[in-house]
Amino acid sequence: MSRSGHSPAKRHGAKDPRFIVVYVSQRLPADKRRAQLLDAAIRITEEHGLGALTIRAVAERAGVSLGVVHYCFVDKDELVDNVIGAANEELAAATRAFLNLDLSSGGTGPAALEELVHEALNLQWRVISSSPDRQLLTYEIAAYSIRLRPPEKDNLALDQYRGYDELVEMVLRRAGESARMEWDDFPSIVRATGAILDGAVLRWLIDRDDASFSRTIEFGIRAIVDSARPTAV
Amino acid sequence: MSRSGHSPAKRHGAKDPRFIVVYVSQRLPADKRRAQLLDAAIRITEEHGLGALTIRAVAERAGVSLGVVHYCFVDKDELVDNVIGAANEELAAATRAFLNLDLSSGGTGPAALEELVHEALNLQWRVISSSPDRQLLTYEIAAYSIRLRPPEKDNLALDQYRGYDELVEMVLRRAGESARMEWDDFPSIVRATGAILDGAVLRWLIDRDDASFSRTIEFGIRAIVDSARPTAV
DNA sequence: CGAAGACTTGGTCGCTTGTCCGAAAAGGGG
DNA sequence: CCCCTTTTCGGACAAGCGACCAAGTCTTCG
Repeated sequence: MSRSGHSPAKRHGAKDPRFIVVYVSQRLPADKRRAQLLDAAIRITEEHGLGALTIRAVAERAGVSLGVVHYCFVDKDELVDNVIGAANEELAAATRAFLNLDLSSGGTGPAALEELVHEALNLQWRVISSSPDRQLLTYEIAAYSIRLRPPEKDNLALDQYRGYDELVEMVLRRAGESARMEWDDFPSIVRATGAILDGAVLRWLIDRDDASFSRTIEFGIRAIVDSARPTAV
Repeated sequence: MSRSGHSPAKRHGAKDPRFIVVYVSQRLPADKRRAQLLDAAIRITEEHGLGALTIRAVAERAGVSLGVVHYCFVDKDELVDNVIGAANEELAAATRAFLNLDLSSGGTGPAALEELVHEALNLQWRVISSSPDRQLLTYEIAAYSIRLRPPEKDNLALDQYRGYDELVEMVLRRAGESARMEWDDFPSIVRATGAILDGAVLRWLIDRDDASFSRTIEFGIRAIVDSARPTAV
């Protein structure tokens, strides 16, 4: 006890010029600290699953003591909610990134549509394959939120899939506009596209078979293109 | 302490004929007990997820004391492995049940194929929609097993999806034979079918939207049928 | 400078978990 | 009948968890 503690840079002496004292402020305003902790929590959850998301693990990873976490998050629930929310927000950000994707080259007609959809899914595939842990977390969040039946506020997973739908919908719509093709019952096409992508990714997470994944996606693309018809002028 | 304990039916007196003493043997040979505990464990896991699978919960549900569970299962890991194994086995049993499905009526050609596939998926749908908890467990097992990277023996989820593939493959092959249709690259069709079914089910678990699920499946069926061609004679 | 407030610490509490063990209780065969 | 094996019990244990708090340390601003 007593009042010792090792104050960071008070007692540097400043006698020996071979040593410089770098004072890394370990003291942070609450919002910065909160962001840092949230970041640590996200990484932990991505790497080891929702079950490993623990106040203690977060504190240790961030290099702070237990109390700090409770100072920035009242509950563990609040922490979990924020991790899930951040994951969903990340998905929404991915959607925004797709806004900048050039989906306009090529001509019109089915071949052009196939080319465009293919390109978009390829881009998506690069994102997915580079962060399998992140993808797995998506499924864990879905399962977690489904288990939280009546008491909790509405389905966390719905947010997630709302963003997912928006992403798929935007890509398909823009590809269709560019290739001058359209679909009857567009929402169903969007949902089916999401389903096959989702199923293929889950399967890939299990066996990491890139080639099979590709073929599944090719099958999906063909079905999507085949169910489109030229836009009436 | 002492040597009291309440022996089950020793001290029934047999004086008052208004009371009968039914002695339910609570003492079971280890293998029977094991089966009973495993059953309790499966139900718990289906209802509340892998995270709720607890030695204590199993003991309580089976109405035995803690020690009994450890008498029948050395580890919690052994218990978990058995629960997962039982779930996989159940899937395999479902496959066997499909062997008795009559997939032969109707004529030949695409229309007949569509009819048959439709019928089979409808049957599958009845199974799925009647046990959502069971389906969710499937996804949880997949996630759980993916997180168990190097040390554990090979991917538990692979067993699961091996059974899944067999089911889909058998149904498609028999439907194709009956309708005299076949596919190039049959394995890819099987995998894509599994993927879209998987994705659609997961999505349904989240929003329980039967109509959307149906439309997604219809989309899948059309794509499957469209990619088939008449069998060469 | 000095007080007020923001931030951090390190510990404690009560609870649940998996694991383990000694002893009691049944059942069956001699 | 008693003895030996199988089965069951109930408690104990350490570890890990979320929650909480009193005190300490630093910053800021009047």
